Amino acid sequence: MATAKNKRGGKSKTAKEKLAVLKPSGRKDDSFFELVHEVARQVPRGRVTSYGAIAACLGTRLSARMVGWAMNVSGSAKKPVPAHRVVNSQGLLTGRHHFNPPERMQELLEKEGVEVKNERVVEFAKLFWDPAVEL
DNA sequence: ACGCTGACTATTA
DNA sequence: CTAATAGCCAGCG
Repeated sequence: MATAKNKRGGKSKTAKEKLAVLKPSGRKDDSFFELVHEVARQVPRGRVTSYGAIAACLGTRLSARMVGWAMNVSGSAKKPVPAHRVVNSQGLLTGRHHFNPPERMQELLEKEGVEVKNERVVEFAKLFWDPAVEL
């Protein structure tokens, strides 16, 4: 089958199950946000991912909004979350408006080797890191 | 408990 | 390219 769309592998079911895979410790804070934060932290330096990719990894592709919402509370998270590595499916730094200052996001990306032009990640397709594949 | 909001995505015009 | 629409779901007043 040329259409290699079935990348689920079978283990992807619900966000909670994914959490168990990422955090076998089995903590009680199995919130949707914790899960998103974890995946975001798995993004290697110099790479970027999209909200939809994380959402899809969790099994909720249509709830990409929640991923962004989780990033918003990343500031309240116990551990730091590289939210600057998370952009939208177009490679646009849509979340930069929530940074302080907003330019910080692009600075961080360029510092890691990610070229950003006009609020958009250059070669986004190459730097794209898919949690559903890498994990 | 109800309704609005939102760092998204894909489709249509 | 822009604009509008629909779907998704957790937090907050």
